[in-house]
Amino acid sequence: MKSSQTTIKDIARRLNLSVTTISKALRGMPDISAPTRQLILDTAREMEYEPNPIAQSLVRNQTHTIGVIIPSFTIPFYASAISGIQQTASEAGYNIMVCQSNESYETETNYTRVLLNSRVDGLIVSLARETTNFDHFNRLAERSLPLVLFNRVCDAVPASKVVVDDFEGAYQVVRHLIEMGCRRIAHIAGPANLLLSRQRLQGYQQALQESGLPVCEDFIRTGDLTIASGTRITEDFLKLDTSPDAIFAICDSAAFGAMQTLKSRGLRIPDDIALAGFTDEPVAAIVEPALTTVAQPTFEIGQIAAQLFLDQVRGGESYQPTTQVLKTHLVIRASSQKKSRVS
Amino acid sequence: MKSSQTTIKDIARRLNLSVTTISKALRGMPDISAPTRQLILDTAREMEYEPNPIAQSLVRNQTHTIGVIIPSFTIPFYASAISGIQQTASEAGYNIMVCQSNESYETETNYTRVLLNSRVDGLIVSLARETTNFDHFNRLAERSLPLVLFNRVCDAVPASKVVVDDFEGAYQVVRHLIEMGCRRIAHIAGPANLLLSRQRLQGYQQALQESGLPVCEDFIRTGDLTIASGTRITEDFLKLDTSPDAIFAICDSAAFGAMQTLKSRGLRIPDDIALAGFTDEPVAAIVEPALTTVAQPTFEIGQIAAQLFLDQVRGGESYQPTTQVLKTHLVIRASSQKKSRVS
DNA sequence: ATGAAAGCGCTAACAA
DNA sequence: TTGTTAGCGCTTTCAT
Repeated sequence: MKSSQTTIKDIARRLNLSVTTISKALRGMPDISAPTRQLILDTAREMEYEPNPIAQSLVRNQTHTIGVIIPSFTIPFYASAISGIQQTASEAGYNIMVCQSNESYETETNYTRVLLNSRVDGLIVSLARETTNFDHFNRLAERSLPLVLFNRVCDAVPASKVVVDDFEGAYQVVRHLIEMGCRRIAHIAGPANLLLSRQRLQGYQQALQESGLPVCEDFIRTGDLTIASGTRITEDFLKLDTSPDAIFAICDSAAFGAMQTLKSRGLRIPDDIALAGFTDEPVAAIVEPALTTVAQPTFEIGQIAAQLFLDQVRGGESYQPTTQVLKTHLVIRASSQKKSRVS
Repeated sequence: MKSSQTTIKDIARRLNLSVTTISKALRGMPDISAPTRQLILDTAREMEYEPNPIAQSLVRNQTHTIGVIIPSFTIPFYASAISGIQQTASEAGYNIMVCQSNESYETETNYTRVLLNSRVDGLIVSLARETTNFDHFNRLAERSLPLVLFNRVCDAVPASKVVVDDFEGAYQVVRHLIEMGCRRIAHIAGPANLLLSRQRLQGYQQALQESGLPVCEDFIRTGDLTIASGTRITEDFLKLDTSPDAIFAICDSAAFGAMQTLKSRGLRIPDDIALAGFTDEPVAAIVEPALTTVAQPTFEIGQIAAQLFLDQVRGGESYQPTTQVLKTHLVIRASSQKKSRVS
């Protein structure tokens, strides 16, 4: 005996009214008399009626569900960003369905398909590291489905975007390293297909140039944002004839990798070599020495991404994609504060 | 001009067949002739037909969606567990909808309602820290909806459960501390409503008793699993007349808090005071000194939780809840290896 | 082997 | 103000 949920029909039968009347009353349409409406509302509550969103989805052709694709749940940045997305979405009556691409292009396209088949109302996405083809997203635009990119975005897709000012963030932290007396600053870069990699690289270069420091190719190596790439590239740096006196890593993970290598070589941070990252993951404050880094408003990035999504839903065809650029702020910790300079 | 998706009806019209025939052929029912079936399959592919799961849900009364409620996305344990859940669910054709309770009872009940209203096929849950009333979950059983609890479980709910052997894990790590020469081992405990808190506490007590060490009430303080509670409780420990020579924290977060306090007091870890946690978060290997801890198979826990869910779906009414207890393993790092004892 | 008809729970034109 | 009818896309008896 399956105790199925109360439906609009049950209420209609009980009250000897038509389902239409019930439906209208429940949704507060104006053409139902006050007493009838009250009666229906009371009865619905008494019978513990809950509308079936599946049926509503079928007729309205929208699910109130947002598909979200992120590279990985285990990157703290995304954990926080999802929280922000969910909060804003939830307040607007939307559910989210989150999938992780595991940095794989194939998995990303696959989940794009799965989510669309599940009839989500649109997508909020942060690109996989290896994604360089964007056809699967362009197809969204063709169907005029909302799409918002955040953090890992690219130029090739016409969609609303949420990013931080990567250029400025990188510029500031490298300026800081220079002010601390560093003159040979190396950079662990990220995959060139990601806009943020290029912009952080440019901020780094700009800061060097403005201070009259040379931009040396040997001091720039491209990694894949992982701890492992941080350790590997740092080893390379240390093999150079003149090794760097500071390293600016594209992200905190790479910086942690660098930190491991430096420590294992017996180098003192920051006295022998200073270190800085990007994002300000919670761990950055805990490692030793605590990591100087560029803080991003991770939760807020998620909230804004969701908000842009909702705007797009409401704007309909006339909606014009926008790009929101948020500010970062420099967090100076022990890994960059050379004792020799402390006055 | 809305370019709506191809439907079964479109195929029927094109082929001059009934929708019934299309539906049957598409689902591989046996009563369709081979040539017709092939024709339908080919046409469907050509027209890029994708079944509408909303319509299927409506008629089948199941959504192939699992609701997941976790305390927080930003706890690394859950990030990894979700990955496991998603992988297994995904392979079985299920989507997941993940919500975070933020450790709040109210948010947890709220999302339970939201997910049920969204007609998920059941729930996979890890309890909020403050949850002590379980009516919202018992209601699931009444509707005979599948429910799986993991990690943060309780006795009061009749459901399948996935946990690790918390008693044994705690027992082993405390034994290890004793072997390292510690004699005054304190414990930062967790909320008593969580089974895992009680079991880790018991493992701790058992290890002490077996070694003939006293179980001292002053050395046991209950926190809330946070870094902050770790710092606070450690400060309390240090105020005691005889302060501990080791601290076993209920989780890594609490251990990190303890580490901060100890360092700020100038105490050397492990020589002045040894430290151990539970879970083996990625950070545990990075902090200094690296944290001795009890590793949990986080990803696998998620996989098994999803598997139990699927079993329950397939088992139907006759399904009997089971509890899977996974093994932990001790990870010994610098925070517990007293130099004085290294031979 | 194929199809007609009813129905899942709801909304929306259009009547009455 | 209330009700009738049709339909969203699909599955499922039950005929033919």
